[in-house]
Amino acid sequence: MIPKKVDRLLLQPIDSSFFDMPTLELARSLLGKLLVKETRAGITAGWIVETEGYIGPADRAAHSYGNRRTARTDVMFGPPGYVYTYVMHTHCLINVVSGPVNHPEVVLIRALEPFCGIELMYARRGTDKRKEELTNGPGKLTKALGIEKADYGRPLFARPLFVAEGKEIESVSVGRRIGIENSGEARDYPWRFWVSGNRFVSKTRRQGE
DNA sequence: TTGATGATGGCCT
DNA sequence: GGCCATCATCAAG
Repeated sequence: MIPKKVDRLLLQPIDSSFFDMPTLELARSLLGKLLVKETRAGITAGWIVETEGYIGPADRAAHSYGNRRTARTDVMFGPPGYVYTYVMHTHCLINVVSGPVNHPEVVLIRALEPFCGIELMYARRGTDKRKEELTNGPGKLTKALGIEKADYGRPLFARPLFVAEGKEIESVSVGRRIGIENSGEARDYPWRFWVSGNRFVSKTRRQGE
């Protein structure tokens, strides 16, 4: 039963130690957790239903491939549990930094199931379509939650942008990652995870389900 | 400075 | 399925 009003105190940031696990394990563990963003406009949150692991330096699809350290990838080389945002075309994508210091690995959050602040999500997305359209893609969910490139480097275990406990997942599906066709052998790595049968998983290519 | 390149999304046929 | 808007990023010149 979803409460009509979500008490801010109901949503507590997870402990920073949560992020201290291998990247693919974290990608699975994030499924069912809540991603929360608090702004002056209000609170928006959704259950994470789709993730992908990017494991530099050996992963050709990762921005940190070959240990490439630039202004953009810098946060990946720090401790886990911090935000890696970057702009793809006109859209902002959010990743969770994982792995120990100097291991530039991340988990990309690709889709959410809206939990609260749904009216605000509709307003930010500028659409009146079905609820699935709000957050069923990495660029869509950031817009719905008001996540921006400026969130780069923020901890995900403290307000205003954080992970919180959610609900148990019955079954996880595994498959190839999306949109990395030019990444050689890495394009076939089964490093995409999603909640089996969930309606909010991004539509592009559902193989393996 | 400049040009090439996308971990996308929305609209079109 | 195809097309492409639009811009941060990065490496080369």
